Amino acid sequence: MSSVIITAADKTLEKAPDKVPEIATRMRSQDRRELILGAATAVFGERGYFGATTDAVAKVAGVSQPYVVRMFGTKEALFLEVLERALDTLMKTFARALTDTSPPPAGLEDTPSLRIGRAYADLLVDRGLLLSLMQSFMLGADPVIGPVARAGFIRVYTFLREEVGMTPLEADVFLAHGMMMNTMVGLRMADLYADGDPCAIDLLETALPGKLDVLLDSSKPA
Amino acid sequence: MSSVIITAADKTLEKAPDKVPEIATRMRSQDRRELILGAATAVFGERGYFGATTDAVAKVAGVSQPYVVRMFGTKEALFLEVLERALDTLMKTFARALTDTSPPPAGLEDTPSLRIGRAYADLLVDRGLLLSLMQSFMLGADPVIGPVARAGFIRVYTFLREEVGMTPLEADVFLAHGMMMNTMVGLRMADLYADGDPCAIDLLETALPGKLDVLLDSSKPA
DNA sequence: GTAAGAAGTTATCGAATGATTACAAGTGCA
DNA sequence: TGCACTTGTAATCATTCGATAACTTCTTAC
Repeated sequence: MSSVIITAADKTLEKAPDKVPEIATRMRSQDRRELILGAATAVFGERGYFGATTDAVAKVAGVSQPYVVRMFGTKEALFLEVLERALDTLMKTFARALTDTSPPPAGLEDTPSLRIGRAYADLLVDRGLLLSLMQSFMLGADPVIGPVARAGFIRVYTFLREEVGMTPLEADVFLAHGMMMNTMVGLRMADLYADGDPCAIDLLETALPGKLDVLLDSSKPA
Repeated sequence: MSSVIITAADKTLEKAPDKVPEIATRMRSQDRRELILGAATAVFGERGYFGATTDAVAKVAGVSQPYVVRMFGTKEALFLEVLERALDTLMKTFARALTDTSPPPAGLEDTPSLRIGRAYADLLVDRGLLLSLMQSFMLGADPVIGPVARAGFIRVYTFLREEVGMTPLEADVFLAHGMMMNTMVGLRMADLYADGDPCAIDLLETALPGKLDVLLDSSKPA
């Protein structure tokens, strides 16, 4: 069954008639768009911009390849939209962590920097999100993606400086640890952790304190 | 003139007869190999594994595309050799910095960690070297490149722990700042620095203290 | 109910790219 | 000098991939 549409014949296979037809219904293009963007985030994060194919995105999203291209125009436009969405999510997560009035996890300090740091680590649950951004950071030489990637990084830095109130050095240290986390995820270092590699264990436990469970969980389904 | 060999006709165009024929001579394959590996390091660093083409490598090296492929077998084998070479250079640079008995630059402290840190920053002069490694770190999901990339990272970590004597936390901080530097280079953040962007200036001056001149120089010819 | 539009697909094209083959030209040694 | 070996290229092939076109099917407003 290559089609996303459940035909009448399929319906009889699935269930008795007159049963939850919403799976047989077409999606609104807006919903399908979100679905494809999610799939694209995962694929771009895993293989990078050039390594990702529109066909792989389509397969993950469960649609045909031409549909992906037609909806976004070009692969490049799709990637740019993925980046924009990822950055928006990142910034929203940071902003929420700053203004969140709930108490910090038991026994942990509660400074703005620490709240933001925990928020960043929370984004690891969506593996593709941070990795897609990181992949764009490696394409600074690209005439189209490069400027967007730089602007995105600057946007995060500016937030840390002006909204969180970090000094340049504090922001540098924060971002450096973020890049380190991204690298650990990009390397699939959790694979070696699962194998019991002592170096990998040291690395991950130091680089991702308290967030290892999240990373290990998200590495399983891959 | 697409050929690397200066033909008789070219020679007459270039110079009077009987003039420095060594530019017209063939290279030993070993030398040509080094030339291609250098070109490949630059191209892979700039575009990543999938974005790089054997043809681009060939053009930079000044040879034909089939020659590149035949000499290394496959693009993948070429990339793996680039990674191995880059890591060897990295480790050799670290080892030399550790055992080097020359005094540190005027007014700077001289601890093993600081020496290694300066050595890492020195590697920025070859922009492709660190970027090729970084590109591999983003391909941890690749069945062939992934394990090699993880092993390479572990090798650096082990060196820091066992040879330099760093604690896990010290190694983590060191590597985090290394990833930050790599990111700044990958983003071509120096372009914004040259434009006078105040954020870029802050970022680079904090992330690459004292090494900005190197980065700005190496960004010009690109 | 039916016509218009939205949602999606199949088929296919052209360009790019890694790889292969066959061939040409320089180099060195007897 | 000539002959084997090395160094290198031009031509070309098979795939892959992004993109386009044309068509089908569902939905919905009247």
